[in-house]
Amino acid sequence: MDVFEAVAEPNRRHLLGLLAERDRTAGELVDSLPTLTQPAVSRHLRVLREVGLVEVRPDGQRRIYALKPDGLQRIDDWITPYRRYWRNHLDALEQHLENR
Amino acid sequence: MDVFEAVAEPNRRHLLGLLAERDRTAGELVDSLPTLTQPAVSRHLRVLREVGLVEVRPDGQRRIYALKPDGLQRIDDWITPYRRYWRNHLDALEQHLENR
DNA sequence: ATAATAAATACGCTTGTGCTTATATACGCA
DNA sequence: TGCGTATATAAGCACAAGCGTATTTATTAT
Repeated sequence: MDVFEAVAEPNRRHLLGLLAERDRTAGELVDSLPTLTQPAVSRHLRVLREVGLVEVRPDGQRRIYALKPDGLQRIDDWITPYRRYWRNHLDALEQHLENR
Repeated sequence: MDVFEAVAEPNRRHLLGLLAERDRTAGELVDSLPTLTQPAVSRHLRVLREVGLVEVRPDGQRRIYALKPDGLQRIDDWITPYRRYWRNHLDALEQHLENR
């Protein structure tokens, strides 16, 4: 599984969002996704770990998860050349609106 | 299927890359992915069409595909808040390297 | 009209993903 | 020591994704 696939899953994006606010224990993350069971969340966290988007540190019997968003750079790098396309498109639209 | 899933597939990213260079007919795109059959490419193009990343216009019996990258903005918007995280992380790394 | 070409769809198959229930592992505490 | 809590893994299932072969639809050319 690569970063693109990891991030394609909505629950995993949600988890990343929560970790962007602050570090959280696995249990807190489980509570934050009430539609999923504990093992389901655990496996999503495993995926995020394996692609390097989060890291874990033990705290007694808890596991504290933290964001490690460097891996998103790969997506950002990929998207960069396209950015100018939709900017141009936007410009064209703006021009069209201005010129009428 | 949403934009994130559409873009998670490597062959589809490849197709977008080709269309970023210039518009192409379906046949040209098929030839550009020699590991896939014509129907396979056709289905990838359908997915890209359905999420709005490409558009088609007929030219006789050919179909000319063109990039319509606006939909990538959704990914870009999502990734934006994370960008500052890895920039901070980079800063921290640079500092660490400078300070030794 | 018929044949050839371009592209899309139908169908069936295999594999992978995400889920739940059940179980294992590890730690903390009485 | 033994029990509760926190998290991870195992096993099994349903469903969707991606693929190839075969077929259909549409257009062009003879």
